[in-house]
Amino acid sequence: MKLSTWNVNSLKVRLPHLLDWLALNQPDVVCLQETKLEDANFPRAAIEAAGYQVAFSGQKTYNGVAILSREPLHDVSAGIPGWDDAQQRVIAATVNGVRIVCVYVPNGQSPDSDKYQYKLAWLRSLTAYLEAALLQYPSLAVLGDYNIAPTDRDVYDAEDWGGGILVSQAERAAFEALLALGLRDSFSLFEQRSPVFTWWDYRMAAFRRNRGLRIDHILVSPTLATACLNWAVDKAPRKLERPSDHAPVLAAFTV
DNA sequence: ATGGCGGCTCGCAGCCGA
Repeated sequence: MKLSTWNVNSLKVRLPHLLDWLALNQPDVVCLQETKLEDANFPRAAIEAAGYQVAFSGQKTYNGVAILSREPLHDVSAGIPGWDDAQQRVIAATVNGVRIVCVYVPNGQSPDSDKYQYKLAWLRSLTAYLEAALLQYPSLAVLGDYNIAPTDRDVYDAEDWGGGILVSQAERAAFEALLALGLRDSFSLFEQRSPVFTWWDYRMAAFRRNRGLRIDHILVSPTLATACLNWAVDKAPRKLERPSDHAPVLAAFTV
């Protein structure tokens, strides 16, 4: 079973890239973030024609998440139950007995902003949600744009980036709290010869210079961690005309 | 040097992302 996540930064703009990528890579599950589409405008027909069922939760202009799956989606749930949020950032579904949670963690803007406090509160709520989910689902995968670079190795130049968002102590502590639940970062299950990134700024030729961050993650329950065959970031779509600033991330499992 | 790029909106400039 091949699971993947991709922040497409507007599904309207990136739909052709997505359809090409599906045909080429044949993932079983794709979690999308930043679809930026109201549900009425979601390109359901085009995605179903590509052979995928889809569940989505979106809004205009910002945010928006979706799960695509070649196998049926069961028990779809949008948002974090019991936690009111005007922003559409979470959707979950069960596929072949694997609970899939697609997350778009808030950006945080800057450490002195209200958006940063919202990000930390949001992560606390997510942690409680996943703690309960782990009890219910032995096979659980949490895929998405976490907007956190867990270590300095996940930043092209930690000093140049500074102590701002995506790398702050509080954000990294929130990421560690997810691992403390028993989740494993599937990236860390495999040796990497050199730093690996999943996002590169559109500006300053950051992709060409490989000045990126690793902020898109696939976290998995212990059961899935033992079944994980590989982890990879696919940089090919980032090289296309009019790319998303994120590249898709994939992990394959023996389930 | 705090910009830069790109997507969005009852747009023609400003917000936001990361």
